[in-house]
Amino acid sequence: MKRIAESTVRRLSLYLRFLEEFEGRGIATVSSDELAARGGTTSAQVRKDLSFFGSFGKRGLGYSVPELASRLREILGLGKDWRVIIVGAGKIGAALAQYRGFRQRGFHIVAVYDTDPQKIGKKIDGFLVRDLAKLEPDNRSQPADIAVITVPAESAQQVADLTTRAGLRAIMNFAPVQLQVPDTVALKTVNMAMELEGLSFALTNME
Amino acid sequence: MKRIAESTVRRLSLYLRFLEEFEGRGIATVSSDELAARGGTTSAQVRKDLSFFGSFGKRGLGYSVPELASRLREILGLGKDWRVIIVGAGKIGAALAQYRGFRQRGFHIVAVYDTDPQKIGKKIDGFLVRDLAKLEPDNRSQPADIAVITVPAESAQQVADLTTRAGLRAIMNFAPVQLQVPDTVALKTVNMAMELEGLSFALTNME
DNA sequence: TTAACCTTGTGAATCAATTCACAAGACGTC
DNA sequence: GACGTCTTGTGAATTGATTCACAAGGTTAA
Repeated sequence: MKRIAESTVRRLSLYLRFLEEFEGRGIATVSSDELAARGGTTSAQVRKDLSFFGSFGKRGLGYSVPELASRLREILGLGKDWRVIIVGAGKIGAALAQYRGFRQRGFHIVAVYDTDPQKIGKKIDGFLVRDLAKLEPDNRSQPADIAVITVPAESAQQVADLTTRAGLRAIMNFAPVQLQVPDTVALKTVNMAMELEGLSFALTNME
Repeated sequence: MKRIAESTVRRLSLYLRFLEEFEGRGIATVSSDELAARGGTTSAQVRKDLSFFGSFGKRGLGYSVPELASRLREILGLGKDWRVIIVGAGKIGAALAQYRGFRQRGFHIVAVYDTDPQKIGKKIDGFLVRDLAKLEPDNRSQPADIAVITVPAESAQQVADLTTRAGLRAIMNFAPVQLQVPDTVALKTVNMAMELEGLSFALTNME
């Protein structure tokens, strides 16, 4: 398959959210124009994005809402039950552990890890905090797919190395560092500092 | 000034982080090549990014670390003390309220708001939770610049309208919705669901 | 002062993403 | 079943971002 741009995937995800809203409201069909208006893009963009994966619409009519939603779920791999671990039982880790958005989309948190002996053995939001040293054996018996890293910047690379070695194939990184991972591991970084500086730049350079 | 691409601003922010690390280690000069290697890009990209704002290097030698760092801080508008409010005193709001990265870069949290009577008047991480209804008058007397929105998806747009009306000029949105704001307001959205779906897509489409 | 060596800054070339524009279908109506 | 109206799917054109490639300047050492 042709390489798909990251921006395309983000938009598919956005379209899916709108479709689910329409589904809830019982709307049966939708045009690329309506989807575009909702997502702040153009109808041509919507059609081009979808065209990478097939043709799902009916000329003159638009797209069937439930059908397109189901196709997008399939494309995005949301049929499966992804197994997620959280490494770092601090405030952000705890906030994520109770975030409903995970489960809603088939992302199941199967364990929370930390290295702090004060935290290991305690429960946060119903999750027992486990010793990070146990990650590798744990993952051998009960393999997880995605690691969410919420440790301080200094230890994030070590943790990434560890989860990679343990066989996890994706990382969602909240530490403000650029992680190095082999290209067999999918990586997304959410860097608050960078976003804030983007706002700061915009504020300073707005007329 | 020519419009600067968002990707350029993100990279500047990244370069600054590396420069600060070098500054800490007492390294005096750095070449575009070294900066590029660190940031996973190319030296031409680094030089092009900087060239939008001036020429800061010395041919044959590279860039002075402290000088370039200071120029980048200026470009990104990090000299000023930005005033930040957090709207939504839930788990994510609380996690952000105590996040050290804010203050470190000159972002000062000046207030936390919520609408829940259970929360109003209580303290979280040393911040008194105030009634959102008071935002507009508050902001008239003590204007803030940036609103961090951590309320549920359903009320995020209302809150964005409110902060805009109250005169705040930037929004950092953690609610999983696409906000509509006038283009006098700078907006960044961090959408966990979208990032997760990006990983899910990558995992399903990796050979 | 000269020569050998670096590294910047930047037009030109390439590569990638978005938008345009229109033929091809599908539906509804008379 | 022919006509008018929609809206898709997609090559072609355009716009935007990245990479190439090299002249121009600066540094170091003899």
